[in-house]
Amino acid sequence: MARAATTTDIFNALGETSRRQILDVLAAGEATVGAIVAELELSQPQVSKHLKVLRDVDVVHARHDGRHRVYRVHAPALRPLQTWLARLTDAVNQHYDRLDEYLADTQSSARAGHTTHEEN
Amino acid sequence: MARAATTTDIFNALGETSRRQILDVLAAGEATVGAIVAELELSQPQVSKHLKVLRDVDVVHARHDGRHRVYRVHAPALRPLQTWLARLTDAVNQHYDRLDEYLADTQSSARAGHTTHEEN
DNA sequence: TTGACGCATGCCGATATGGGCATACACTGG
DNA sequence: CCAGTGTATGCCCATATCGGCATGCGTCAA
Repeated sequence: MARAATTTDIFNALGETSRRQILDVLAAGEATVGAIVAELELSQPQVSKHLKVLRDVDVVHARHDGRHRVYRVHAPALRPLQTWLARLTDAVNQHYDRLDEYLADTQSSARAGHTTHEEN
Repeated sequence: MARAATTTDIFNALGETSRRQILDVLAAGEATVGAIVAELELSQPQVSKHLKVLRDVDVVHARHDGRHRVYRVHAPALRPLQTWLARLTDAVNQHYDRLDEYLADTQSSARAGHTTHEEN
């Protein structure tokens, strides 16, 4: 057991730049593998593989058109990601806002400057 | 040159489940490394390393408090992700909606059933 | 000063992953 | 049925990454 997560969930799938690029292309509309290959600087096998990953996490759907394969984004699959993000930012804003107020208070009344500077 | 992207951008950083878990913990408020270790089933070094990654992409900030280190989420860093997601879904919805109408039209008028079934 | 606590790091091994290349498959046109 | 185009796959290598373990460093208590 070394290395943990894999290309099994959307987060990971979108972790790879190439994959995001492919999605960017598909954002403009459906596209065949060939079209994607042409637009990006990727080899055909590479694109096919990345598309497979994207397909596995259901973020793109494929349709046959003769000997072509037309891919398109399946937006609903992105929902979990958006939800998670929203939840996180919301929680953070709420909690931290209150916390900041709290700190601002204690800072003026009780022992001051115990907590040191922020970094990074 | 094998393997490409790394733990250099937010997308990748959040690609790892452990890292997302840590953020989930931090969503509830600031926390020390020890607290995170206690709440998750991760070893201390592991948590520290993941925190470093998160720090490097600026998604968390750290503050010294005695011999403790208090971490907190830095929400603004998540913006790029949200923006990208929004852009993608928006684009998709617009383009594809029109495209679907188009298909619905041609389907009834011109040669029908040239494009085959959808899969996956 | 010494010892303990809290966290960060370095090192090592195992392994999944991305990329390249060649090839198998599917479908279409002759 | 055969050739050609468009994709998908398998195989191999190089490497970044994750996890475990031990240790280094800074801070606080006695």
